Amino acid sequence: MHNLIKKNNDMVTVSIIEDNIYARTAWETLLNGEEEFVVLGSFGSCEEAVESEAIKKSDVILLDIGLPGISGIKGAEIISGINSNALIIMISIQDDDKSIFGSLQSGAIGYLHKSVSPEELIESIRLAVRGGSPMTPQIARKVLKSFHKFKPEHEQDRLTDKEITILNYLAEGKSYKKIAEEVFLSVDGVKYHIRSIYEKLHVHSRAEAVNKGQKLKILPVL
Amino acid sequence: MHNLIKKNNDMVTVSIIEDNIYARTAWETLLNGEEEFVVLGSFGSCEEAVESEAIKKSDVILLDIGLPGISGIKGAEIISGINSNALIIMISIQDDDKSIFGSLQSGAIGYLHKSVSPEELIESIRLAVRGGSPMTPQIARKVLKSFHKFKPEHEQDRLTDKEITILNYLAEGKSYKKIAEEVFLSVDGVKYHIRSIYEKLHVHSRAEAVNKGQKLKILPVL
DNA sequence: ATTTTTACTACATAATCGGGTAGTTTTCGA
DNA sequence: TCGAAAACTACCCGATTATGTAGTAAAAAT
Repeated sequence: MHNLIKKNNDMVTVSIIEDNIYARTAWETLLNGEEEFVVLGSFGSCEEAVESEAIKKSDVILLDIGLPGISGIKGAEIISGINSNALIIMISIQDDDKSIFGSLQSGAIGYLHKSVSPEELIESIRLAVRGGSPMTPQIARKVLKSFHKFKPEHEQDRLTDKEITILNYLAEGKSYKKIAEEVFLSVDGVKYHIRSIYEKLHVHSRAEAVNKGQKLKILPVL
Repeated sequence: MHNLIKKNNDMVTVSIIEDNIYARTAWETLLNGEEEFVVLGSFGSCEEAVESEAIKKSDVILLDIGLPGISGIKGAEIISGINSNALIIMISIQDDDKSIFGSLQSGAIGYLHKSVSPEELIESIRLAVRGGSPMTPQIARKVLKSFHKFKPEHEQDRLTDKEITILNYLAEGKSYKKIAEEVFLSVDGVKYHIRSIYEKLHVHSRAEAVNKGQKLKILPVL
């Protein structure tokens, strides 16, 4: 459909997936108006988009979250499966945690609010191409905050160094006996500490302890 | 030491912790030159800083990572314990994962490279105060990428929906029996799926499965 | 100096797990 | 429609786990 438009090799190819046709065509016109961008494809749904050649060849994909049928979040996952080099930028009216973190998990490298101005949109795409991650400041803050360690509610629930060590062995699936060898304690000595871990984390099994340990960022998740 | 400088209430108070005295005084001079900022304290180490009143009263804290004694990462943790409202911005020459994610876990809300220009530094502090998270584009990308789901190495290792459901129950520490009740299967039916989960994740216990499930972002960590 | 707490060791036991084997039903592609 | 693979169910069993109880030695608090 847009085969008439010529592209030379240092241009940035873009696809747009957005069900609102006004927004879609507005962006298309905007980007095609810039020398450095070519809009390869413009789609009203993920279903259409994934069938196309355009998304395989796009450097950047602007993706709405609130789409009929396959959601933008699911769509991002499919698209990054098809074209893992594509830089997916979500454009959403929502900014709840589920939308944001769901998108990011699905492979998006940027997250903008739909109210983004034309200049900001263009600058965001440029930023993405240069290796950055366009986000609104508020979303950036949310993302960074999600890394912050939780403080234990009660100070007595803070794990000791030895407990943290043992919790790590638990996460590796080691038995009492194996852990005892690692930390030079008797099997019952290890049990003693594990009981204490369970109390502090308010759990009753290894699996739960590991789960909570990761959620509280006591255990490494990365 | 800086008590001569007057502060009115809509000014942004800043403390600087940086062992290089040239960098430190340069920033101090820079910020004091701006009407909106007051540098309350300027320290060569975290040890000095945590003793001071300044960090308790600072809106923004510029914190070097490579400090002698208490590292910037540990320092960030202590400082956010003392003043949880402080906006901690790390300023580092390193940009390895450990420095970046360590800082973020310890409570930093921004991460800049030491080569930051004066204008960028000022703009970054403004951004932080406005609720954003100053980062270089490359760091932002690293951060966002850390959210991305891992694709299983082999397609046959992808967990089915039922397996994911059951893995979630495992993370909650439920027994075969409890899970069986939840998913309307026999105990051995649940076992069947758990065996399959173990094979796909290459583990041999619940704790390991949960750990891997979180690392692969199959299980929610947030 | 004395008490208390913390860190361990020891033993016991019911419950639960992980894994092997095997049979049946359901699903689904050929 | 046939046959194979996937989804269950069932039974077995040694190993491991969670938890209770109890004792000891060292460290910390009084």
